[in-house]
Amino acid sequence: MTTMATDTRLARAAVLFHALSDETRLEIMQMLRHGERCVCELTDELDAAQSRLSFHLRVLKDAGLVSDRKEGRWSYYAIVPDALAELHDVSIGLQPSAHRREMRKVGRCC
Amino acid sequence: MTTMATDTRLARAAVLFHALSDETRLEIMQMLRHGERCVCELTDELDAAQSRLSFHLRVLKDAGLVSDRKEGRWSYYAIVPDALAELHDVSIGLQPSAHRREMRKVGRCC
DNA sequence: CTCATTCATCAACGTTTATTGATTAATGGA
DNA sequence: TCCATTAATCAATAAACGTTGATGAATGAG
Repeated sequence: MTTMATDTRLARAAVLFHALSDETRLEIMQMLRHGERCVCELTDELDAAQSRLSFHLRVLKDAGLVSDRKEGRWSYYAIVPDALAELHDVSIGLQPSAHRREMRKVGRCC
Repeated sequence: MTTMATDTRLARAAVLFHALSDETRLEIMQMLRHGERCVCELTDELDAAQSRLSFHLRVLKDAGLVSDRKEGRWSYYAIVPDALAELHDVSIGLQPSAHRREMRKVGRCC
């Protein structure tokens, strides 16, 4: 486990979650699960305007969730496995603390 | 595993991710990891305006990530464990397909 | 009853995000 | 060279989001 300031971790988590907080982007991720795809394939299958796809792909790329690769006229996008591992870690980090003593219901608060 | 239409699953995933896409809300979740807290405790520790906290708590609650409980003048919020399990499932659902034959690089696209 | 406390809700505002259509650059076929 | 294809970027617009300060309801102490 890498040590990191809490606010930095939270900021990173927020970026990851934000990138995945849109249905179009989740559809893109679903398509990429089966391997890399070029933009035109995504545009066709998702029946979305090209500039719209381009926008969402950029959000995913900026978050580090996908990578792109140019080949001739085509751009191929693929999932970055490490980013999904990061997402997994971040989700685990939300789990309630295992320490029983911390799970008490505080009787008084304010 | 429960069967569910893909777009319904994606919509639900988007709601969960969206609720967690804000640093303030992630801070709230961190505080709740150690057990339920009343709003005033959150307000104090996060040094945030009360209406601001109330807004974010509502987003988390609407997403089903936290529950609230009234006791006298106080409202106590707590993590909903099932929602975290759901989040975990959703994250797993983003993992690249394990089928090797699907991971081929498609030679032609458009 | 009166008053302070706790918290949700509202209106107003500025910011961010998503969509559309147009433009631009790069590539490669005819 | 000329033209079609692919995809990024831009400008304009509309919608969603987050913050602030004010208001109001519920609760309980004095």
